[in-house]
Amino acid sequence: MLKRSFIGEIVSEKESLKGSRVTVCGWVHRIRDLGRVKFLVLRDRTGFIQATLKAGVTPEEALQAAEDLRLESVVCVSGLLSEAPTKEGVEIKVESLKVLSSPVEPLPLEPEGSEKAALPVRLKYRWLDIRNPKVSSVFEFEAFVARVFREYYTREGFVEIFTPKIVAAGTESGAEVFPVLYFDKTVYLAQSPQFYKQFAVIAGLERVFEIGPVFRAEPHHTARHLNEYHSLDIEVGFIEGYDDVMNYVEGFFRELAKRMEEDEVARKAMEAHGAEPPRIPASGIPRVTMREAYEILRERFHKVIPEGEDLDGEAEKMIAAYAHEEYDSDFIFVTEYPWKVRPFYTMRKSGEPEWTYSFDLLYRGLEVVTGGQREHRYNKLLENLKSKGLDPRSFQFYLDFFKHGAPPHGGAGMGLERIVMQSLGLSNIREARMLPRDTERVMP
RNA sequence: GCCGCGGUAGUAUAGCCUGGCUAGUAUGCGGGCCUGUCAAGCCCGUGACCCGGGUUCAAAUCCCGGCCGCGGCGCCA
Repeated sequence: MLKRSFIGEIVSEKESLKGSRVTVCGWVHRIRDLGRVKFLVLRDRTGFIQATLKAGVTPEEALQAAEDLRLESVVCVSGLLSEAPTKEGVEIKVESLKVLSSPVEPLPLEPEGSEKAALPVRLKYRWLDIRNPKVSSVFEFEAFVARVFREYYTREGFVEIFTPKIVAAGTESGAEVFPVLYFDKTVYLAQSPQFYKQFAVIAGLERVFEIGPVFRAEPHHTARHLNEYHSLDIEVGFIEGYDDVMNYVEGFFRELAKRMEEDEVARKAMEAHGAEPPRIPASGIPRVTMREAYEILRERFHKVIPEGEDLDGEAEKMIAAYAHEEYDSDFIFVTEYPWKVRPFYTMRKSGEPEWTYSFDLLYRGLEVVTGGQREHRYNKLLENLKSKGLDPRSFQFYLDFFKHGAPPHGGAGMGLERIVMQSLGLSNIREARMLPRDTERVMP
């Protein structure tokens, strides 16, 4: 490794480092050339620092090297850290400057202010876009969310699992999957770890979680869908009801909100995006049943959704507004979805089989989590399949899991990119993905 | 899949409605001046109307088709 210090560390320890020799490596962010004196602003992942060169003071070799610099050249600079009237309060008086590489053509996109460019341009030249600290902070934040997820569920006694992404059958009826040529067979990219996280619970791991990619072959054209995204999945056995699952989901979001207040990386990202940690009332995230939601929509918003139908996007925003106004909450659970709109493995409500033990969680008006209790009784599962008009033979491998003792269980799937999007107030989910895959885009 | 909106230098935009352009501005890029800048400044230069057809004396501008992009619905996280 090159001997260098992160700029952020130098700046935060500037008092003790003043007068000593430091080396930093990074990109040339700005060049301010006044003729006999030149100021370079260098950037690495951790921050900015000014490097100063003066004719007659700086060694000739370094002055020569600086002649060829352009924006986004990659350099290493050594010199004395000195007090200066810069934003950081210090600058490096250059003693040596080494150019590691320079752009071979004009920049198609300037990192500074790249977020003002059109999204397709940003995605085409994503390596330049992400050099913009505001943009890279999105991915540092994403890593933070995944870390909190992993730490929270690990602490709650969940085991991290790694399920196959190459599968023989889709998970849910009607959902589109990508076919893949697997030797001489056609198989599919997993559109959910659903079956395998249940497998792990039934296999005796009891409480499991997974962070992994899922693939959806839906040709949607919206600002909140990707054809490849990351699912934060949990599945837990020996539950008494789907409330237990919601409690685990709520626990995670409480932890996330709390750590967004404390964590340095998260705070930096939120500051860059003008975002605030989500509000969760002390009494808990409000929970309304679907039938209560219909009533709220009718009475407060004069919007009628027929009994047994799903909420549309507008209705979700209205329910979110209700949660905000009534409970000062950025989240709300909608529960007991109609059987009609839920997949076959969902447990139907006892005595009211047209409704289910399931829920969605809305975060600032967008669905970010779906979950519920699963049907663990073999015979009921068969009935469910038939009720959906599905052929049990196509799901026999899955049904077999339930033949030899399956505890009552449930779980949830959360969209990582959507959580990032809603937390930072991004306007397009593609911004929450380093290299998004959508209906047209598979490069870079 | 259906529907709607949009394509002007590398990037971001003005002009389009109401046809008259030698297509303006900022930034980048190339060159020059400048010893304390911090979005440095100043001067010179460079570079664009998505493609095809139509209307017209005249099309960036109006019409039609194509291509590309965007996002609303549906579906979902």
